Amino acid sequence: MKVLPEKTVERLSEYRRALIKCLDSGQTHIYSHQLAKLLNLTAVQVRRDLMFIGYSSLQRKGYDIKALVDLIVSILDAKEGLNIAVVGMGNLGTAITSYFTGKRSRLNIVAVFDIDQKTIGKAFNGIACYNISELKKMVQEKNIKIAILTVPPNVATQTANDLKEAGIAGILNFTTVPLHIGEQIYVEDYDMVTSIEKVAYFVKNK
Amino acid sequence: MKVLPEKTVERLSEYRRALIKCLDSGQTHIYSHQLAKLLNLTAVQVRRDLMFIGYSSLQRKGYDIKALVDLIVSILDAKEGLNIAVVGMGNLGTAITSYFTGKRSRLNIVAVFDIDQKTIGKAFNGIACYNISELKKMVQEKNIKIAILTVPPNVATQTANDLKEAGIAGILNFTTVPLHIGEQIYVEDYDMVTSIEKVAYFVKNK
DNA sequence: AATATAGTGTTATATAAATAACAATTTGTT
DNA sequence: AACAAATTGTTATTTATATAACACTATATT
Repeated sequence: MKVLPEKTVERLSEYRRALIKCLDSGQTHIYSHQLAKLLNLTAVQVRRDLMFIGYSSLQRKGYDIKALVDLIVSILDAKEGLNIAVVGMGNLGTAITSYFTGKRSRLNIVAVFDIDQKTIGKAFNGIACYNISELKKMVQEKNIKIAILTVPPNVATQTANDLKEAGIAGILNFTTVPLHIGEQIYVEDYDMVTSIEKVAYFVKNK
Repeated sequence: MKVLPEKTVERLSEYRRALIKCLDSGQTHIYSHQLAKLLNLTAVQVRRDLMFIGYSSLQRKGYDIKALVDLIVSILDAKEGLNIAVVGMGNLGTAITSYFTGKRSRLNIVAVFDIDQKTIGKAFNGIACYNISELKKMVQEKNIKIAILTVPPNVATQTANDLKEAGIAGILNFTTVPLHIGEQIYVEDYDMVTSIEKVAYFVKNK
């Protein structure tokens, strides 16, 4: 299968969680318009996304939820799972770590990093915090592929370079600093200042 | 001026912050390609965005940074500022609150809410935490227009309804729960599970 | 058995966003 | 003064995404 559109990937992630909820409540089949309603989408959108991933329903009985979830799993998740590190254990890093751990998933936070001696050595939801100077060593040792970057802005660029150096393949960047880091590393930025300013603008103008 | 494209609004927020940094370092003018480079964009993209907001440079001298910032301010910010509440003071709510306060801006967090008696009454970065049952009263009293929603998933829907009832105009939704809340309220969703799964997918497939 | 209904899968169209193309303008250079 | 270089503002094109249109199929209904 060729690479999916970004937006479809995003929705697949959402479909999966919605579908798992349905499964948990005993539902076995679902129509496109039902799934659409759960996520505030249209039925066409759902069907089109499922077309992209080549899933077919039993005509007129809706989609087999279990089978669909399995398919999404096979598309989104790496077979052996992917190891993740959180870099920068301030409030946000801590929040994210506690948010992710416990959720059964093939994405595992296996290490967290900080620069502060008071934080290093502590455990966050059972995950050890290492000195950021050990980044390269630990990334290799624990086969970490993705970093969630939650350091203060003034060290963001340097840390991103360290991550590149360490051989990371993807970064979820929560700092407000744009990273100039080349094409080899997949970077997804999330800027909450922008988000809130956007809400403010559209509240004002809609 | 008519309503701007979403993506342009997002970039305006980023332009502003980058430009303020330039100002702080004493720079007075900037070329489109310089600004583009700061944010990993192209010069054309920058010029097109500035076209949308009707800004003109002094030909061949680049943009007057101060004037441009003022223009962006006039577009993005409400004249009197907009008051914000954070609802749900777990790790994430706390992180966001400390992240936003102190930043001089016309977006002010003026109240935070929680349901836990141990949290209610505490101050977060100097902002009082109220019982969520006082939502409506406080929203009116403090003229709160926007809510940042960081409650646990099981109470997300109910809380969103309470916010609607209280007269909120916009929500930045950090819960993973889709809100079915009608058109009157502008909702911006951010789902970090989706974000990280997206990074994982593209790391695997690019 | 013929017809209607509800739902799907896919192609076609519309909208949004990014990129490219280029004329216009100012400054510098000969 | 003529020309080249750099940069802008805008229109045109391309690409990405969402929406609409519709033929197809299984089931239900008469």
